[in-house]
Amino acid sequence: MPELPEVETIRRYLSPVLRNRIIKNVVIRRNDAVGFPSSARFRQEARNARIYQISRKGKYLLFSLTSHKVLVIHLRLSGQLRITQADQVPKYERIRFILDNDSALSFIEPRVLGKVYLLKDSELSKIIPGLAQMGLEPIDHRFNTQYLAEKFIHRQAKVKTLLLDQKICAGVGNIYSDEALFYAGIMPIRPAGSLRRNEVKRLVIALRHIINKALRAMGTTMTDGRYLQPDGARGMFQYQLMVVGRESLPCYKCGKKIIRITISNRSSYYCPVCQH
DNA sequence: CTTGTGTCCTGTAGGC
DNA sequence: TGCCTACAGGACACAA
Repeated sequence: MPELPEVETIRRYLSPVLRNRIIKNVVIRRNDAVGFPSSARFRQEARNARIYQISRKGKYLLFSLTSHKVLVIHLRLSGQLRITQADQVPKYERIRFILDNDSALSFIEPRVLGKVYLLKDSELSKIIPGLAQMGLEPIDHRFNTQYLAEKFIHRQAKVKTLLLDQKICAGVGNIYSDEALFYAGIMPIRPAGSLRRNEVKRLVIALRHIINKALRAMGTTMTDGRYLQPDGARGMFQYQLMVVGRESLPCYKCGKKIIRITISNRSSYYCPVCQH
């Protein structure tokens, strides 16, 4: 699924395209793609609302509607958003927002893990607790050594696990955590609390650096093409990945083989020489 | 509170 | 071709 750079790229694409568009109708092809409220109420309440702003918090997209409600979309592992013309219905389309200009916003989600929600502001944190508890994003200027060191102190969990924790590093996922750890020269399995202050500092710089580079590259589209921009264009950061997806291939820095291990059921890639 | 594990759901790639 | 397994960018519930 998209991480911060992918979701932000999607937001930047959609923002001018959807601003002031009216949702004329909603076609719900899978009821379980609606997280809240019921699909019938979702459809009814989204109809005729105008989109006036699109923002992002971590990996959540937030569409502010004129009806004093927020349309929240989370793409999870395989969700996509596409702008489509009236006669185009993409495969795995779960929800279709028909707009007032003969185009549609298509929510595509093969695995049906990603969800859409329609909420009042006051309901946001209750229905989606992850939004309320969200930590700082690495591109936030308050995300500094002090912040991360405080989160890591006395923690035995692997540093990689804590990088994936949205309460700590909002927007970071499996790809950029590995890339940042490589850039910082830190082993993913290190207990987070064992990092010296200088290492935490390197990690803060690395996270910021990697995420900004990925943003400039419009995100990472792996060979499976699961992440695409709303017009179908691919991201470009896959060509700059240093460790992710490179098991047994030579490290670009030292030439030793990249290792893949499993950390909390997720693939993790690292260089056994460059990372300590 | 912390940590590790399993689960949600479906599709695809690769081995045999 | 068919069958089987492993894997997939996330988040959360649950048990210890």
